[in-house]
Amino acid sequence: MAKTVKSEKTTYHHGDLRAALVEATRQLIEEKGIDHFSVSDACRRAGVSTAAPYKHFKNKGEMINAVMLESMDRHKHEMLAAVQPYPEGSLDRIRALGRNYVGFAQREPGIFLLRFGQNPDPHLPEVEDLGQDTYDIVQHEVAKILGEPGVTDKVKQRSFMLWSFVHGLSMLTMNPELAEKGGNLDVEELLNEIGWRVLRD
Amino acid sequence: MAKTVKSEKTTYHHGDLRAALVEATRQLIEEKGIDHFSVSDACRRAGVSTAAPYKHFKNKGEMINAVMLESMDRHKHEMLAAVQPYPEGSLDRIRALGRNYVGFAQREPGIFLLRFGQNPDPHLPEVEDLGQDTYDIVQHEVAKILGEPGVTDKVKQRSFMLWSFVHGLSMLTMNPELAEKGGNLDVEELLNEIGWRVLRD
DNA sequence: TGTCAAAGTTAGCGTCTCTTACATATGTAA
DNA sequence: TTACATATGTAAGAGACGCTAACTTTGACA
Repeated sequence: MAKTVKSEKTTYHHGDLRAALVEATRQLIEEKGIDHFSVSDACRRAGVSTAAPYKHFKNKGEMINAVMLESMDRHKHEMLAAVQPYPEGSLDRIRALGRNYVGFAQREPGIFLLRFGQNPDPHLPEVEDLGQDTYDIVQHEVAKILGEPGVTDKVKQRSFMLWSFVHGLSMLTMNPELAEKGGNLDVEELLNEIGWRVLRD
Repeated sequence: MAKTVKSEKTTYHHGDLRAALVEATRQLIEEKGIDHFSVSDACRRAGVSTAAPYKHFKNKGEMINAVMLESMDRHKHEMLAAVQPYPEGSLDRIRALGRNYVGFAQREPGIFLLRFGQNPDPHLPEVEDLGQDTYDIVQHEVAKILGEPGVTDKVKQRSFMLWSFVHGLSMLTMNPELAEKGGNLDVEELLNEIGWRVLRD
């Protein structure tokens, strides 16, 4: 997570400036929020001139898109790994997914809001695909638990209920002022409660 | 909601420029999002020079704060009114609150995200107070339904579960790309389902 | 070794931003 | 009517930003 942005050896050619810029951009989005992110800032952090990025990205938007793709792909694989340790068809797997979702939001609120916040223009197709992949994981687990033969209407409904809850929980716990209103409730306990309540008949 | 921003008579003194600027700011935040809002835009919309706002607001931030206050106050009173028609202690009142919450997010996504999105600096005390007032309404209703003698730990937990769910549902349905994954589920039906599932023993 | 494309830099254009100092118009109250 | 406080306009400062053109350094390969 704390990747190097500026290489020690100060050679003319950076080596992998593209990756360094993506990482710098990601860090800055986390630190200042997307609305205060500037290309110049990313350049300063990566230790290159303000013109350098344009050898790797068409414009500012493409830098941000690159960060979003990298981050969502990482999240997808995190979710797959989170489920792994628990037996198929168990509620533990659902809980693990919820725990990871909330954890991701807390670790990377900037990216989380970038993905789900207000954006005038629609996302890249690749972003939507990654989002769908990730949601498929949830729907698959829900179907297993409910004993449904695939993504039926019932599975869709329960999955969306779970997503809504976990998403809201993420947003609220991201903001200390708001989380406080929950009265220091344990996230783990809330996930436990919601799991069986939503998935029971 | 579609308030006049520029008065027809073009007198030197506007009459109520402050209110006009607040409304222009609110509209622009809805249209372009907070990160693309500029004082100049608000001035253009209100039909005054770019220096005019500084007789009414200390700076840009105070304009935005004014909008937030106005909007949250309105939301609080909407919530109070939403509950009114239904008998005390009934689940209908909870559902009405949820319906209004989601509705507000859909009608005014810009303000909704401004309130709940990523902001480096904490909100005004007045904003927090209004938020608390609104949440108190929910906790009060939950206590009534559960037959608890006030805001007990149980009331806190269930209220926060409801809030999380409704908040997540708001965020997801605000974004057409994401709402689609719910498979055109009826919000009303989701609120019904969640209500009893969360509040039952 | 010589050539060339790739990956940097320097310099700057054009635009937008927030904000202020100062001039001007207007309404009000004596 | 006159004086004055209030509300607005004009003009401009000071700075950030995105992006481009043109130049320079570097590494790889014939």
